[in-house]
Amino acid sequence: MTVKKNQTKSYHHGNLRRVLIDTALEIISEQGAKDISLRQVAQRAGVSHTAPYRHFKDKNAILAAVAKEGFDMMLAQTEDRIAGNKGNELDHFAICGLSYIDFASKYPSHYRVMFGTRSDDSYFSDEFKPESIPVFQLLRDKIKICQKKGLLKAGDLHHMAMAAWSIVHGFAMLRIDHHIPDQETDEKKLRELQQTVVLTLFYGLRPE
Amino acid sequence: MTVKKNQTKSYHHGNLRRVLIDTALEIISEQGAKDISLRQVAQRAGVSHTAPYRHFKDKNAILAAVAKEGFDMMLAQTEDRIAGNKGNELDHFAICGLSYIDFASKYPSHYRVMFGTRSDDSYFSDEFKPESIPVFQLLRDKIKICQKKGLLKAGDLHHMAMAAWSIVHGFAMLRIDHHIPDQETDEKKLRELQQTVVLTLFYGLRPE
DNA sequence: AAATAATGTTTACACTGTCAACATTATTTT
DNA sequence: AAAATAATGTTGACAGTGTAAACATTATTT
Repeated sequence: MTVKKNQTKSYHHGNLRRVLIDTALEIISEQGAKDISLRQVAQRAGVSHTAPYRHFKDKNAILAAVAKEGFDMMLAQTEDRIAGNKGNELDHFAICGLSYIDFASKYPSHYRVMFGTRSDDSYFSDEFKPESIPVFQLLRDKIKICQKKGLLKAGDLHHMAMAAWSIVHGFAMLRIDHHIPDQETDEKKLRELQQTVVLTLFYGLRPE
Repeated sequence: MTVKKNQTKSYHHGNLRRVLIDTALEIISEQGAKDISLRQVAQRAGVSHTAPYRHFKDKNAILAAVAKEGFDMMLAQTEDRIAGNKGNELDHFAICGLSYIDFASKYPSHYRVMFGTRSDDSYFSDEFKPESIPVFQLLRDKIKICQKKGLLKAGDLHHMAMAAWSIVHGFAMLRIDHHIPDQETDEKKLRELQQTVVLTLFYGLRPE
């Protein structure tokens, strides 16, 4: 249980694990998550092509690490925004949705690894089931509170949460995968569109 | 402009193009679209590993062909269901959404290729922009008609269509990528959940 | 029947993920 | 302190990938 001297330049390479994750993200941002190559990551990190295997079991393990980091970032961002808002619980519910889409738009590389199609579920299944994703729990909590206060209609909590998740996830995916029609793709129109989408969800969940 | 003798056993191999698409789909169903290999497709089709290049420019071109077929199937299914329904235009709008999710659930391989993340947009961009996807046009048409008849609220057509698309696409994606919480994954609960999701959309778009 | 186009194969190359064997350096044990 | 051990990094190998070039065969057109 000794304390590490410092994080930046100790040991062989330094903190290669950290560098590899960052490099992976860098490459994913440039050319997409789909065909990222471990060897390319290693090369850009200035290390031999098998060095990553000392820190990750295989390629999927690196992607899982990227995903985990993404979940942490997403939760932090959402909590920050809620903390910095004076509105009521319904506003906070809205922030969950908007923040979710914003995160996906801002960090599409992370997001795709987090929620995209996985070549092998086994590395993700334990830790990354929706039930255990903090930001999804937060969403459910907000819905529950709003229901109690009569700000949202009654109804099966899980189903309502899935409806909410579906719409923000769907929009986020369409956005980062460039499936939004051309007329809507400038930044200002996109924000209007995002508003409409989230509002539709709202109207769909409000009390009768 | 001669007529081909028959489709099943003419020429060198027969209709290799068709066989390759089917084989690709078969493999995608088995092991996912992500890491399908051209050589594997060729081998299973009983042909050398470069034979596909006489019918498709490259790997993406095969996937694009799969996607195109998927769009056709999806449109046909949706139109069939609408034709076989006696309800009003609002019902038909609902059918669009339900049919969409059903298609994705039934043919996840097609669906992922159609709307998943693409390694190279260039093969898809022309033909497969949302503006030109028939089933998306159908959805917009239904919304427009319902608006005219006062069955849906007024508002920007494109935005409302994107909201509708987001929720069905989001749910479909979460479903086929196994992001639905465990308690909901038996077939009966899934259908209930699907109902809730689509109903939420409905309530969100109904008149004030 | 000869010429040509369409279709399929062989060979080759640069890449990929991952394993095994080896090398080096940090840490622990003596 | 030196020796032993664990952690980390490298080299080399292997099977598998996409795809281009050269060649072979067969159907179609002339």
